[in-house]
Amino acid sequence: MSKAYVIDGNSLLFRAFYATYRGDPSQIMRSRDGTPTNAIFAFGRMIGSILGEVKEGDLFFVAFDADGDTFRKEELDSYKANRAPCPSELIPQFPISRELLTAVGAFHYELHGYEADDLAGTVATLSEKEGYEVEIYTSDKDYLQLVSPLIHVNLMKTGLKEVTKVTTENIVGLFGYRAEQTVDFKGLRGDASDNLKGIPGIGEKGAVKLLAKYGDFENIVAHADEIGGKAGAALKEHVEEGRLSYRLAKIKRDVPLPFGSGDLLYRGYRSDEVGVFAAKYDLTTFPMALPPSWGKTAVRDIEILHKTALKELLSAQELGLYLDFDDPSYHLSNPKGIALSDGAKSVYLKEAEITEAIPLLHLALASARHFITYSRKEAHYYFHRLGIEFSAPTDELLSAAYLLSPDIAGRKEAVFSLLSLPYPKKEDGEKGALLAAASFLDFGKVVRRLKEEGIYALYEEVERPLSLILAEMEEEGVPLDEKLLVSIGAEFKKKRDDSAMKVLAYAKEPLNLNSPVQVATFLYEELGLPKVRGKTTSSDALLLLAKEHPVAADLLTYRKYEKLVSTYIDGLLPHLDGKGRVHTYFNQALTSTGRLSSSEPNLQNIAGRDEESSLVKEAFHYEDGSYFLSLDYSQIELRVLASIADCPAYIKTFESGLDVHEETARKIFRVEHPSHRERQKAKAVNFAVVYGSSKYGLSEQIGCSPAEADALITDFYAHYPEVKTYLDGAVAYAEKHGYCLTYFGRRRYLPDLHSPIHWKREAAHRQALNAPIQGTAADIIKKAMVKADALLREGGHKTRMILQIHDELLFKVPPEEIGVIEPLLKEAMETSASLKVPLLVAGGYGKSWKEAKE
DNA sequence: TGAATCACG
DNA sequence: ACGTACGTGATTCAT
Repeated sequence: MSKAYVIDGNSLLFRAFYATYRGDPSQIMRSRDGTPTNAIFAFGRMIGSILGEVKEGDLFFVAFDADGDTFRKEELDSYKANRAPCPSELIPQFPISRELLTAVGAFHYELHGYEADDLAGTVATLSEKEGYEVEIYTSDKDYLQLVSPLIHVNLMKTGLKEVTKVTTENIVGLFGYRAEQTVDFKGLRGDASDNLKGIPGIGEKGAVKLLAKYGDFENIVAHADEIGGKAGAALKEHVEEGRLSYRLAKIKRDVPLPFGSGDLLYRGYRSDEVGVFAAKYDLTTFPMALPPSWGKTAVRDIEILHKTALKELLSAQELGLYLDFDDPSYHLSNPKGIALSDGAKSVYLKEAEITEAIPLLHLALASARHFITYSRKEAHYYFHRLGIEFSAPTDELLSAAYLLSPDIAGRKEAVFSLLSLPYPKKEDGEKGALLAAASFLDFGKVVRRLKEEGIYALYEEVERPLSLILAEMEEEGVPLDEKLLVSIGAEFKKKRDDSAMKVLAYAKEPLNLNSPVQVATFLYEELGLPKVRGKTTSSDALLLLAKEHPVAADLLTYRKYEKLVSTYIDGLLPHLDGKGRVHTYFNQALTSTGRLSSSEPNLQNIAGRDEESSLVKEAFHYEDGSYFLSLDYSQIELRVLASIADCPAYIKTFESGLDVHEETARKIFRVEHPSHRERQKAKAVNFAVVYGSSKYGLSEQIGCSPAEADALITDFYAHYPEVKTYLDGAVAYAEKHGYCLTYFGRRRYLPDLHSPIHWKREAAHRQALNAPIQGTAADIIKKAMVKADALLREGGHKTRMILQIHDELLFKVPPEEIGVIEPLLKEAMETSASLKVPLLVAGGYGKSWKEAKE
């Protein structure tokens, strides 16, 4: 049976307002122009939650009170006269609530002279007559008079979390009277919020008692004599007031309406319209509160076929596959189950059933049929652990969503929301997972969006193949010599403890050197050292303080070894897999620029910049004689900048093979042979340009005056004017379109470019300058990884790609491939993209990661 | 949970 | 008047 959802808009909006209001108007949520949006925020969640229940063929109607007086006011001048005035922060949110409903395709209506309950009562009655099951949402108990076998009233207490569904079965148990006695109850009891007096002296308990005995209001009046006492007297004295309350409490069910049930049919919403609305009021999470707009199937309609039906699925051309993981750490944990669906038939394999299903799964996943899954990397890794080859052509939602909006930052909920797919909520259990799997078959829609936005090539040629490559890199792991690491750690610990002793010798009281607060007190209060930028104890501050007091140097030493020990010795050891390897997670859909990130453990920030720290990299070596090969791009970001800016002078520097920082120094300092210091400064200027930093940032970095820094930047642009033109254009583009682009079309949205908050706007400005550069470099190395993988695969080589560190690729090379493989991989990297400057890759072999970097 | 710090690109 | 770089992750302390 189809349902009609009838919503009391005013009631919801008031609830929404007070649920998010703590009595201080200055603290409420507002859009960037200051419009209060707290009620809208909560209202949107309520509406979204109700829409989650709506199926195809259901009606959806929201009733509002109209401005001006109603027929009730004409009858009783004091009607609602004692009501507190509407809070001024709520008033502007009324029209916005209508906008919201329009954006989500919900029919809403208000009519002069009537209240929301009359419209709701009329629509409920109409729908009931047409055979709909009616669900009313309100917090007003007056509506209980509408309850019937087909009409239910969902009474909300606070928000939507506490909803009581009132039906003919439970109404007496809950309230003590039947639905049709609601109005009689109001006649006796009155309603304080509407300023209806009822019969003074008769309270809730008394009214319920009388109704149980005499049935209705008039019959109670007729028996006033036998009731006696105060109540009987009050009944006689105030009968007309009671009758008035009765009349006014009665909801009209025959308001003339200019629309019919056909107009109320809910047809879903358009994501773009919702997006425009959300952007207009800075309600960024609102789209996520909505159910999928296209979904015709609801969780309750999903039928779970027995696992033997898996065979039937094998004939399908396309299968949606969802691994029901609770724990995102898929290296160690197993999914609760596997959901497979061909759109019509769906099978959920519980964890315990998976083992016996392996032969069939093997058949399914090794075949040429097409799969669509959430994360191919996750799936590939898991199936490999089960001994199942997962080589079928596979699309994945994660990287598609990431390309559409990198802001999803790998959050599952955000991925589903962005693609308007039903998020498999925990409470929906197996059915939720299956609905998700079934919804994956709508991937064509995602492809269309990718194509519309010009990022399909990145998906098809870069991110999709990369997910598989990353799975294999994670699985392969990186060798780490536990014994060696521990012995290196022992040395670090000695040095750490020595320096700790030295520091503490200067202190009167014992202190925790890991506590910046205690260290600051010690340095700035106890020792009275000159304060640097407030009371920071960061290493650059300590470096300055080294002139003042020997403790600064000892503290720096302590910090260095403490870092090495805690993060790279003790922090790394627990990640060993028992076979001498560590397996990182490469997060493919996390950064806002398109880079990868690495975690648990992070192998992209292994120490190594100085001799001592690089000992950690010595512990990364193979036991079987294989070598590390490290290949890294030289100055990739500056080359990207030169190329996308199409700057002849800059390009020429790279073509000539000169040192770019030295060349910049030559230009901005006008010397033939720049000093080391001048080269250092020029290097900082090059980076300042890439980071979009101001003269203040640069002056801090190189320790000069802002004026000098400004002169250096100006000089830089004088020599490379196209860079300036390009950067200005990039920001203008981002301001106009709301996003910036890499050379290959990867987007980054920057709504803060229009923020009224100055520092946010400035930060977004710098991001607009940097993201295309960092992002293009990320695109290039990703392309290189795809190319290198194909090369290794097709050539039947045993060399394996094991790590990516932004501009560096690390390989495991067996001895017999030494010498052969390096030029091939180097060439693959250098030709993975063709820019206006040549890409240069350098690197070498070593027995350990350390040696390969030397 | 957030801030401070520091490791990497 | 304003302004102190882009992108990450891990550890530790403190609330």
